Amino acid sequence: MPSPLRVLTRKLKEHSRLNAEDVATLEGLSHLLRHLEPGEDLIRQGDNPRVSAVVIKGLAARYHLLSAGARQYLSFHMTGDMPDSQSLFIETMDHSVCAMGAVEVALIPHKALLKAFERRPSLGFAIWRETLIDASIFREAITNNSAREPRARMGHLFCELFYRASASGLRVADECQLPIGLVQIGETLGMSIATVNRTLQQLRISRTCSFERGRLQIFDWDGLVRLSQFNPSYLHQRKPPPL
Amino acid sequence: MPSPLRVLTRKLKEHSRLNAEDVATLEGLSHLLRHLEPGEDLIRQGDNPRVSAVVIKGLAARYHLLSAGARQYLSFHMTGDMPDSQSLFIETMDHSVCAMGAVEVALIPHKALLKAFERRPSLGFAIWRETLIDASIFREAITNNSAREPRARMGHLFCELFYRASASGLRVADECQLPIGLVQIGETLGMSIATVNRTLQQLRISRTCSFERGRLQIFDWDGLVRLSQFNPSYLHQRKPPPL
DNA sequence: CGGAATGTTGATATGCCTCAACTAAAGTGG
DNA sequence: CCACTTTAGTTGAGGCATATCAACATTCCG
Repeated sequence: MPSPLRVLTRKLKEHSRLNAEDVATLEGLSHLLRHLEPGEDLIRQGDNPRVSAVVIKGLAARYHLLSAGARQYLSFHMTGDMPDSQSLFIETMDHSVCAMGAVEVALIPHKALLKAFERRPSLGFAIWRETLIDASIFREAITNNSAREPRARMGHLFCELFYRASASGLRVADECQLPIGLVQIGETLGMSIATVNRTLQQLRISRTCSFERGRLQIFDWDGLVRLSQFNPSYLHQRKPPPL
Repeated sequence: MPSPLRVLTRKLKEHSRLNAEDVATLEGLSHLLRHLEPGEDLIRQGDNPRVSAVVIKGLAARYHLLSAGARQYLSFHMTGDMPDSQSLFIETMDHSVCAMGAVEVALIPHKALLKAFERRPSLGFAIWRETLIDASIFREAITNNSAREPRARMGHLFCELFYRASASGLRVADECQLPIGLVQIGETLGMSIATVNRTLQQLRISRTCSFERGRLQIFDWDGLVRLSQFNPSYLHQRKPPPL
């Protein structure tokens, strides 16, 4: 019976080299499985968690709370991602993490992780690298939301999610599931729902991709990449997934 | 004769506890001093550096290159910051780092840093924490540029820079030096120069702060904080600087 | 089947970008 | 040190794009 943490091994191997001992240590980590309902919070801004989560299944998201209950979504996390690895070294959460659809996570006590780093420093470095790639994704989001027009901005988001889903084996042919709505897309890209809707239509008309009822479908990857100025190098994968 | 790396010790102590041995190891790191002219690049997108820099003096910035030579500035870095610590674990730079004004940096070989982490894991954790705070600042920039209107957006940038300058002892009374121009502010906040100029005037008229010829002056900190929805908790300082 | 949530569409207004002309400041060389 | 050049900042006019609002359609869920 393989550990559910195997997904983390796979994820870390996207950018880091792990030897057999690293893998054994990683997958031997004590953990607790937890199920989250759609919309449920895993952690909230202000919390001081003693565990870190690995997404086993489903889509999680980080977000800032704005006045009036609005949100700014910051990033999305799929199988193998650690949406709150930062809590290992930063006591207080400066943002929240929620489940977009139904989500399964494995909760690993910080103590166990830190002890593992002691035994296998290379494991710590791999997770450090993972957090650095997170940061790289945040930087790209700054540029995306600040410097690109709506169509390219949305296209870029779709490129990133499709690319990452592919790398994580979550793509089926030319589509992947993204259990999010127009409101969430708007709160990710900083646009109104109306504009999200109209931009979605532009993308569909341009025959590059379509997003409907939580299903992202890519018709013309190269065209979408071009139109979005998507350059996957910021994801720092050792080898790109087949697309 | 104290090591120029003392500024890094001070910086890390803002969020981490270092004992005498940590400090000794840190300040004993081999390094090279380098001077940068205004506008000069320290590293470029695509580089594979073997050293990481500590800002000793001046203001550095990270940026993405956009088509047509335009830039998206991602963050600013002052005394004690490590604007490219990520290169320790990520081979290829996904963004560039440049000097805004004249800048002095200390370049530390990655090898030396990694060896230091081996001897004093707590040092590695402190720098890891530093990179996590970087990420937190990036997240805040996403929210700032995506969800706040121009006046609050600019106010927030000024709050952050003033707060961080204060923490680093770079503030003189109610002002600090920021060797940047309107173009750069626009390329940071995602607004046109015209809007930058007019927003600057709004802030001046509201008697909260003024920015002229590289000099940021704060008239009404509490007012500026309110108007910008600035909450410094994302900077994760152990104790806030006096303001 | 009914109600709530989500998505769609059109009309309107405003706020930002663009462009262009101008002013002020800073840097340079005689 | 002053005249000149270059760069940076300022202001106004105009148009376009996106936010806002409101009405409506569709899908989801109990």
